[in-house]
Amino acid sequence: MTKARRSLLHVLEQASEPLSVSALLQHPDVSCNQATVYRSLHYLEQRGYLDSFVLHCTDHGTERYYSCTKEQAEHSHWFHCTACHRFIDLGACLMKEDLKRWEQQYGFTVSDHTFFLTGVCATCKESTSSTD
Amino acid sequence: MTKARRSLLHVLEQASEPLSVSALLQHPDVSCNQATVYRSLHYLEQRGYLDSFVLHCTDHGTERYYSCTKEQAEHSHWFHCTACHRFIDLGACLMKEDLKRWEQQYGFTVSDHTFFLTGVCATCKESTSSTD
DNA sequence: GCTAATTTTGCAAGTCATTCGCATTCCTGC
DNA sequence: GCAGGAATGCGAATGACTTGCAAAATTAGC
Repeated sequence: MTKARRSLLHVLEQASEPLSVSALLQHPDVSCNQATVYRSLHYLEQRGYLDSFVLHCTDHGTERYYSCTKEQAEHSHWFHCTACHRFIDLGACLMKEDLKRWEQQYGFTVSDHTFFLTGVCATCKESTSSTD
Repeated sequence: MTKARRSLLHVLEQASEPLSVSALLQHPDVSCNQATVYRSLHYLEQRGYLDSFVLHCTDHGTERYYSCTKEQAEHSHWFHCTACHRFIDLGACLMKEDLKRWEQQYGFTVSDHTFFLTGVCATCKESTSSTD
């Protein structure tokens, strides 16, 4: 594990939400080149240390977001607030059964699934209604 | 409804699966400029005629895929085969209840959700196992 | 510890989807 | 037929991401 990879993994372990490459590049503990960030993230994801998904948001455009996989290779799904751009963890994925059902029904094998919500979080709803 | 928008809507109505901008540009019935395609798709999506999602696939990169919304504003979810790149319709979205539950639990308001599966379809699994 | 081989990194240029500015064309109402 | 606003085409720009290549770092062998 090289210095660049270790620093990225560490930052993502400490993070409470998925981070984009641009967020990682701005982080003080990440001091490597952007090409290295991309390469390291690929490396770490392939090794099962990280999870990622592509999210499009009007303000930030289309970006890939990375988060650490928890111990048991469990992954979370997320709600993304389009106002404050924070993520809310919806908890571990509960789709195992549904995926199995679909696999049986259609005969395909699911290697990956993407699921997330977007909208406005409770805090932003309040501040919008009071300041507008 | 202009000629460009009508042709795009028509092609997507006839399509059995979501189409990317590059697929639409290659379609014989779509004869307008790519900037017009992007602008028209935005227009049609905003008016509720279309649904879209961003999917990343190793072979085709990251692209936005568009499909027509059915009559009752029902939308489908899809399985994407990473071998033949076809989509399989998983049927109408059944997540209304789940979304409501999450909204109550976390206090946010969901304006959109993204869900799709990727993997290898039955046909591609067969042809792979027999020709490898 | 020292050198050769392998891997990783930085830099700069390239790719690809998507967007934007602007001039031209189309459409609608008069 | 004509004026005015909307839509389109064209080409350049943007931004996320990738790649080639040489330098730096890590590893292996002695």
